[in-house]
Amino acid sequence: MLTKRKQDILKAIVTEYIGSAIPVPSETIARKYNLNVSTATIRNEMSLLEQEGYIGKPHTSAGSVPLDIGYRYYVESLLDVKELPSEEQFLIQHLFHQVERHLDEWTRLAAAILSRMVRNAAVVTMAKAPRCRFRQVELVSIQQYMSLLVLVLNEAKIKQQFITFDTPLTQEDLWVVSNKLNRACSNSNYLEIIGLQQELSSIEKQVMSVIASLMKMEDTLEYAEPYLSGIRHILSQPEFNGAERRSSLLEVLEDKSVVKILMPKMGREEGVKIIIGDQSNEESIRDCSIVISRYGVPEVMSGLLGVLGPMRMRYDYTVATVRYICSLLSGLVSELHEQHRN
Amino acid sequence: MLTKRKQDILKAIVTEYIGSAIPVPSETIARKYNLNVSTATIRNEMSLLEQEGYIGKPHTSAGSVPLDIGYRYYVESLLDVKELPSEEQFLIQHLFHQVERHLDEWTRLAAAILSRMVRNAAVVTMAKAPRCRFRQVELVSIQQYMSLLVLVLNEAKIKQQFITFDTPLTQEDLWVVSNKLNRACSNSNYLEIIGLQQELSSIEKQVMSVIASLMKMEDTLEYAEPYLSGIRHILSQPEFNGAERRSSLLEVLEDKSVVKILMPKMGREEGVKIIIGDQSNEESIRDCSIVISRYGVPEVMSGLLGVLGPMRMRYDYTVATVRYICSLLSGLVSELHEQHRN
DNA sequence: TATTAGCACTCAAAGGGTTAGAGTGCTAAT
DNA sequence: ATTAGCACTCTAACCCTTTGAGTGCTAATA
Repeated sequence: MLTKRKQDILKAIVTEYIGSAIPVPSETIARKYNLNVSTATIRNEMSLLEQEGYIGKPHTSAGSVPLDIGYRYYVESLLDVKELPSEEQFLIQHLFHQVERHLDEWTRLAAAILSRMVRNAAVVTMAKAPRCRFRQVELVSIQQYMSLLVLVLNEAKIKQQFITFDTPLTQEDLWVVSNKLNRACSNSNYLEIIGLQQELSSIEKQVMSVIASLMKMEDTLEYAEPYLSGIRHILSQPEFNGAERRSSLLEVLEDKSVVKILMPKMGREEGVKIIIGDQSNEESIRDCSIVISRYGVPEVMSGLLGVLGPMRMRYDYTVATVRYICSLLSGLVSELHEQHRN
Repeated sequence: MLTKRKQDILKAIVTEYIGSAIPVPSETIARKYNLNVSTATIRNEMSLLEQEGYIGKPHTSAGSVPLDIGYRYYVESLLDVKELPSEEQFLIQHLFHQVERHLDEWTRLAAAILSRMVRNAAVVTMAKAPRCRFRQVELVSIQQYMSLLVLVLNEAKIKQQFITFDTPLTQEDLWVVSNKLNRACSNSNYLEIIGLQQELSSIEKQVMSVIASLMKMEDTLEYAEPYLSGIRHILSQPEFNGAERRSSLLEVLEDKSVVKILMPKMGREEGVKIIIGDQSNEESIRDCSIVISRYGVPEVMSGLLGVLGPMRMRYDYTVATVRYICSLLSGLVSELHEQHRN
């Protein structure tokens, strides 16, 4: 536990460095933050903070920069997050009201808004139920022996797949099959569908097994398609001027494996989580931080919403924004969910 | 028209510069390309080429770099494109056989493969028919007054939309409606659907107008969702070390407006087109070139396939790769199309 | 014991001057 | 028309100096 004054100084250093990206001298702290002590005292405290590993210096005669531990202490103990200003809240709400009432659109929009607001990269995965339920199936005749299966799951999620049959089937035949299955499978999960005790033709069995396997696949996915936005912001940060830094970061970002890195870190807990620097155990985002939160209806339908930026990031504003968009999305998802169960 | 020797020298300069990114001195040309003339002669020719605007020099005592006009002459008259080596062809084919038989997957994969092979950014738009046709519709009851409309168009394209009704409708009611519409609209385009002379209930009319508007919207789109891949490659090129260059390029790339820039340039012609430098009239890709081609079945189902890279790009290999993947995709699309018409 | 003024010391960054050599451009010879 | 030869140019690299921001230490002070 740091003394009040050390905390103040650490906070000042982090705040200043986040704003300016240049090492913070004792003089600046004395001038801008009314600690009522001299620069010498501040320097003494700074050298202690340095010994304890909170801050560091690029070279002997330079100001201080926060280290991982310093940032961590800052976000855990020193950060006070205000609510997002209501004009911004309204602006965001307005944007959400302008798009289709659809998970897909919401997710995409959330990523776009989030990245633009916090001026960093944003990732949002589509909300997903841990166990999907059958809604309806449709079979579209393509050729005699082939048809397209369109499967509608709960929350308006749609899957498609081609099926090849052993016997020629007309569209009329297919309607009979889909009618029967629609009645039989209504609102079931994939286990219930597999376990279904019902008199079925071989065609019907085939279709049903395709349905079950699609649903199982959907359930198996840890997370749904992530949307990524705002790569340009993070790359324009001064810390990514080096070419190697940049390309290793881009590699992780572009194939969206950020999500793979993040997922294991995120349990099912609520609330905003902040991952700083090498806590992520991933070389390529060594000097990045992540502000991430789960949104949606717990245990029913949820996704991830996160920001990736340099450690030197406006945590207060970022957390406020993530928190707000998270609650907004949760509201929308829960509305959607309410509608979809009957 | 340039003399043979000037052509040889221009070609040598372009080839060398593409390979090394450093201005090409006369000595290198004399050494590596057997022109059987002295460096002095080459210098004379170079100064002529410079006067004519084909090449330029960063400063007086430096070697030469190709200018836009030089590149253009190179790709138009000097480029000999070999077919892609058959091992690479097989590799690509193999990759395509591993994914779902689906436009969406193919498009995504094409972008990924293309960008990886040519080590530059690749854009592929999903193939799209200029006029879509109705295949089948499905109505899924969500609530008493609301249902989800799932519309299947030709080539297995799926659209979805919520509809709110004035009267409460059960799933049974909806089945009746969709059955009727499926028979009525079968294989029609949106104009035919609008013009349909048939006794319809008000509910049916409402659903039908939603269908027609979805189809019209689909037709109106100039191009379908583009997939973009390989931003990392283009950004790791030395010409994008400057921060402003980078961010202006990223801005264009990230919101996929590259496609908006490209589309007007691409008519309906066949074959690979190369757009060099400011031919694109777009500041942010001033020193980029684009190798682009239309794929699919002309007039029936087509999309774009292109590479964006620095002007200093392996045009021969890039053109060969674009050409090959283009033909492969065209084959797949045409197969799909054959299957889907009955 | 905590604070502070004062000052020597350090070091990066900026500036200036020099040098090396890569490459051209010109001239005169072939 | 070609080429050898050479003077000229300009960058990149190196080194040296200067500057001043900022620290770290010491000794005085409260």
